[in-house]
Amino acid sequence: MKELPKVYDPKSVEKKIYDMWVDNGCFKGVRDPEKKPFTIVMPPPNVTGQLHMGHAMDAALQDILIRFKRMQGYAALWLPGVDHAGIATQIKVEEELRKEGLTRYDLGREKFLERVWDWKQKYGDRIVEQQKQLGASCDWDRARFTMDEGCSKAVREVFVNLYEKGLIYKGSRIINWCPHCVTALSDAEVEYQDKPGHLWHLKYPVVGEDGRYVIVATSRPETMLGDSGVAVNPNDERYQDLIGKTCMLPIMNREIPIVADEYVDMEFGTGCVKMTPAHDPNDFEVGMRHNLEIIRVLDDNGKVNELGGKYQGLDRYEARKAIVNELDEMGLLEKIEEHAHNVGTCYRCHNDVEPIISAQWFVKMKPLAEEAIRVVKEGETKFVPERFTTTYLNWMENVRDWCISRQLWWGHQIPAWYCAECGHVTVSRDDATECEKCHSKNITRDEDVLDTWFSSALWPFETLGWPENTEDLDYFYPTDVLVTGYDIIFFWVARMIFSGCEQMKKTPFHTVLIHGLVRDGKGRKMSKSLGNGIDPLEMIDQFGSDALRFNLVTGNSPGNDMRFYTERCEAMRNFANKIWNASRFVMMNLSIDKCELPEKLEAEDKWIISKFNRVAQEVTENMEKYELGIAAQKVYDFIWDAYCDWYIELTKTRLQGDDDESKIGAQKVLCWVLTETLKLLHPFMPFLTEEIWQALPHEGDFLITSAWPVYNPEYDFAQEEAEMECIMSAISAVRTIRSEKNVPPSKKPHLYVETDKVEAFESGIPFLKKLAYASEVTVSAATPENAGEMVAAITTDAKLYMPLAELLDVAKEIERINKELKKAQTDYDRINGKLSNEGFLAKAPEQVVAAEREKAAKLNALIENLTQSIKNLEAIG
RNA sequence: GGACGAUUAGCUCAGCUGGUAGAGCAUUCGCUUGACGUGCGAAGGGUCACAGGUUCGAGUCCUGUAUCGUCCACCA
Repeated sequence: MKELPKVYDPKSVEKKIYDMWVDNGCFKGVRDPEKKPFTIVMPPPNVTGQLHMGHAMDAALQDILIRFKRMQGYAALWLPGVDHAGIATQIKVEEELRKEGLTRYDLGREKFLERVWDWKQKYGDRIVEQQKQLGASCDWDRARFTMDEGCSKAVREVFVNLYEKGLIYKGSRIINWCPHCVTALSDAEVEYQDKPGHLWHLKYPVVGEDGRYVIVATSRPETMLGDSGVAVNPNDERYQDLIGKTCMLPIMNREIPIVADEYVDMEFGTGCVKMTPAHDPNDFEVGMRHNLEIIRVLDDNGKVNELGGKYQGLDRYEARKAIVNELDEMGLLEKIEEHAHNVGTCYRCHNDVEPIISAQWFVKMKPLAEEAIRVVKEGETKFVPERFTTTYLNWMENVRDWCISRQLWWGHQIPAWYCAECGHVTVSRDDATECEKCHSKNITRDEDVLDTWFSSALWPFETLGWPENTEDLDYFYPTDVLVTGYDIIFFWVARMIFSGCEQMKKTPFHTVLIHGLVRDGKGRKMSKSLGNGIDPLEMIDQFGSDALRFNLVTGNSPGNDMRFYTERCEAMRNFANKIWNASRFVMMNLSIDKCELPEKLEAEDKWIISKFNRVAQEVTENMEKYELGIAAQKVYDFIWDAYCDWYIELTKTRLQGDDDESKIGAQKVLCWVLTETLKLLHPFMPFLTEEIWQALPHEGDFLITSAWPVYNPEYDFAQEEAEMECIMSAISAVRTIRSEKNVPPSKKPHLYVETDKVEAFESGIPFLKKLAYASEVTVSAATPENAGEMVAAITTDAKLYMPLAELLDVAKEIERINKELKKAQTDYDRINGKLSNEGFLAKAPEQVVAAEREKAAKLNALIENLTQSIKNLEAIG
């Protein structure tokens, strides 16, 4: 048998194993009419840099699911890819350029895009390399990029399609504008932060009433340059007489109307509101109702433009100071209040966002949202955990039109051409060469690109070949599970759902598995600026990919944030090593070349097999519920507690003994249980398990493609299991006593039991034999004479005398089993109650009723077993 | 303003459909010649945030309160 090193060394294994899988096409998603498909599309990481811990978790969860399904016999496809990440990438490349003293304008659009493509090449490859180190079993041949030819075609198709349906339009609206990135942002791309600020109360003289002013409050005084009105509430008695009058806008000396609108809150401030329709969404609405002039006074860089009079050219914050000063000098500054303000900031650069009127492209959301709401309400797409359904529905039900144009260069350029002759807008699937209305050649293409999420929204079907009608699309769509963090439910998940519903007429996935964020040890978000990020690759380097993966999926519940502790990684590395050494032990003792169960099973064999059988079922159930953490924990406990700490110990004397049948039997069971357990563990720790599996006798080529263990009723040995538990508690009792009496472990305590009881034991349960197996004690009968002295006396040569009852703690054991019995009985009664309930029988689906019947039968059997155990114990006690 | 989550051992967190509290790390004690010291055996440590309610029985279900956190909306 192969010699394995004493300590598991992930580095020498992982690369080798991964290449083996790739070389043998183990990750390939192959259309097979005999099999059911199982598809996961990977949330494409941004090309902006390298993967962080969040990506590692995301990838681990998906890989676990896909490996599980692959082993269950599905045609599993995990489709990877990378996102071009519009703003984010463009900013990165511009930063790079700045170091060379250049801006994108110096290069021009074409040259600049070449630079970005270079960047994409470099970082895209790096990301793939990192994912491979994590063990991601993606079908790399199908890897996609959101700006590759196919995706571009899909984007173009959807844009034109929606435009033709009237669901995409161009219009002037107040949008969120980032003066730093110099582009429009969608609502979702704005992050609000509470910042301390001020409320300036300004006095506008009322025209024709000398000495009378309206006092308006504002947090952005610089916008007053663009004011075109003042509004009061129509029910506000204080200002009834002002309605219809005008006031004089200071500095600009513009006469502006005072209008009445319900929008104004009488309670807040003075009850008078200055109206700047070009720079505030609410003012815009009011302005529309009252035909107020729209005067945009800030340019794209956040500076005052030519309509700002003498302040032209000043930055918005400089202008603010200057304007406040001037108003103060004019005696028109009533007061300044402290006021905490909720300021919108750009999610990329975190500069304050400026609401600005601008002509942009929008997706009309209401009609699209309807179906997206329906599929979730009717459960065609389910969120796990369920609570995110509310988050989703809330957003979707209140969704506003989606601003999709961005003033960037990196992205899908909008397929719209403007005619210089007739002004017609041509929107076309192919690049237009003439105006479709007047056929003029004098057309120019819209400079803007689409929001990066526009292409991400099509990800589940564009990656499968849409808009072509491919076989892949037919076979693998809709996909099954989408795994992602809650932070992009709005950005991405919601948009994929309505896009899938609209273009494919089918929701893109039946389950959305939401996970939390990975935070640092103090609960802070990992970020570059804080420098508290932990690099997954460093963890892999130190502890191995398997350990990192196991760490990331255990110890937290779905949808909740987790704190990352290096110590936990270490603990998982130790677990990997434990398995490694247990396997080493098994292999050292192996003289068989086929892994199968023996005919004759000892009590402990049945115990471990029966336990394994149940664990396999529990693991499967939890995997199917997406409770991956619980599933992993169960495998962990089984391996460490049951297999290593008990079963291996119990087989040691058999393996070294002379009884060949028993010896081979032990080998076979050790080997079989280990092999099957490796399967359960494989999705979580793919490298380690495959490496060991390859070294064990096996059928088939790879663990990764072996068959997932299924529950087998033949392996259900409830009776033996219960007996074995009894023996184990006795062994524990010996250990405790030995420890209390300070018996050196080199000495094997000699255990004397009362003569008449020895027989009872041997005939009842093979208790003594097992104790001897476990090398715990030597057992012999005591003479009736010294039986009385046996109470916990100990001699110098480490002979242990103890009464039987204490050893087994019969009373305690009976109590324990009684409790279990009681619980089983209650459960049994409850289920029986259900089963005699006519309503339940009539209404519940057949499978549920059958499942309940099965449960009842099992419980009944368990009750019988437990009753028998108690009888046995009572005979002894 | 609305919604959601958290509150359990010194720390980080599990705990499914209600049945005498669990893990990892940390602490203390005891164990080394054969799978593993990246190990083994033990021990200490918790009125499960608080107050009510349902129940034979509540960490678990219901109501309310407090503290922390997140998201959404937003009044100039």
